[in-house]
Amino acid sequence: MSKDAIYPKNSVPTHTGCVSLVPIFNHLEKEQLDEITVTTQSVSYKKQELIYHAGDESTSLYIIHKGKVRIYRLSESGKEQLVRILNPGDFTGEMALFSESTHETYAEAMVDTKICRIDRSDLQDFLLKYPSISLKILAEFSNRLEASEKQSSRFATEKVETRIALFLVDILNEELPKTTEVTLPMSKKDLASYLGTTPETISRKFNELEDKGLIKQLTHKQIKIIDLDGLLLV
Amino acid sequence: MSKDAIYPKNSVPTHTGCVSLVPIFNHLEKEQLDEITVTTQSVSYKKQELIYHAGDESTSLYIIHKGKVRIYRLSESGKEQLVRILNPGDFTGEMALFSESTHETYAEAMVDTKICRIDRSDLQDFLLKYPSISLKILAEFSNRLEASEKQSSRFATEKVETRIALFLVDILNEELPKTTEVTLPMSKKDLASYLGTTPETISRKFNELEDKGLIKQLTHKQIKIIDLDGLLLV
DNA sequence: CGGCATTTTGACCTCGTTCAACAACTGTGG
DNA sequence: CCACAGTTGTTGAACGAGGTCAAAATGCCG
Repeated sequence: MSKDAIYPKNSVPTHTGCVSLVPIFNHLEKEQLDEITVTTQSVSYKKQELIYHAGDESTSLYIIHKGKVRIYRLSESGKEQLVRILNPGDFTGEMALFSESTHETYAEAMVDTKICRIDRSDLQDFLLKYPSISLKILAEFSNRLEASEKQSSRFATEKVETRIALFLVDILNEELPKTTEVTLPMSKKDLASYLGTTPETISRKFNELEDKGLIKQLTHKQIKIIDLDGLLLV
Repeated sequence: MSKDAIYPKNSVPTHTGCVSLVPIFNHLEKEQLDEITVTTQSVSYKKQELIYHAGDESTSLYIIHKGKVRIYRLSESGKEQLVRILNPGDFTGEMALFSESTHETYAEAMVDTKICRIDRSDLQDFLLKYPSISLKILAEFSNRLEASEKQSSRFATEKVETRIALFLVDILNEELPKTTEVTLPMSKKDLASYLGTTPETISRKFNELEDKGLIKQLTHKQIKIIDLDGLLLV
């Protein structure tokens, strides 16, 4: 008996797929992992497809299995702001999962993407059954909240050039092994949106940073950091 | 035998004090509440005293029992940003509690304040013992994250006048019963810091909103909202 | 009342946006 | 593989929002 007979196509169980990928689950025993795995569904999205959008009721936790997802919001005045980009192992959908509300953000596949979905009620069962998962999620939330407040604080107090410099330093620090070159994880258009400015200003400020001898633009996406300390003082 | 003989002064158990105040605990049975209550300690802070500051290792969850607490951060360039103001029933300290790190914010008593402290390890025990508490905290985190990202998005996309208008609308919506007058919950100096601008600009923009007939400044702290829809379109 | 912090006002100037034109890049079909 | 179209990135010039600095006004508390 094939599994395709039991589960609808395009929505088969993922076996060890993404569940074992995620930090929030990867401390569990194999047995528990399997238990969770069977409740997940794998869904595929084509480039540009929306996984959910503002106003949707949230019913699932989405774990990225393969691909890339843009999370963005529309502000009161209708401007788009890029909130973050999800890579394999990252998850989203949590907002409305734990409080009773609807999504306020949009999640869009940047490339063809595979996602594992865990249903809200299944997840809640697991949280009550294995409380250690909650602690993991709390840790993740805590980090994300920290990141969001830091970002907020930068918007409130730093000028654009500083925000760009700090952004470069941040992504440099995430590079392993340590290096002096970074690859911008998104287009400059998206970067502008992420940093709360315009593509024109991004372009000009990158030039200014280069003129000051702090960076070198190798290609559009490749930046060499020449003077790290200098960047921190911008 | 008096309790003062058992517990050090200024740090006595709070009995039903604040624990029952907080949304994250108030769904529990009286018995469980009491169990938590005996592990809490009550601490008092004088106006201007710091409850914790950036760099501190976090070891406790702090619940406001009485008073008012300012949470602020210093940005990379040393400017202060007001993150939020805590009132009785609110809690803080969670950041470093769930992930292994130090505080990045400062918590300062705005007036003489009483706080209940729950030790990190005690809290973790309760979370594992009563998983429903985790769900409550997850909901709270979720809301706070939502608020922080919304704020971030406003900084990124809205001009100062709009941010002020939206702020007024937000606090108007929190007023119960519904009214058309709001009391600013902080000084205009703090408001400037909260909204990422300067006191001068706050002062000028309030005048502009008044000139446009959208609000009326009754006193420094009392604002009458004349045209709610107009405010939303600013 | 006197002293101190907050708020306001004015003048100036800087930073970043906007608009428009152009250049470079990416992907698609012939 | 090239031509073309659509998108993304760059550059210039002008404008405008908001910051800064200085000083006066108001409010607050001992």
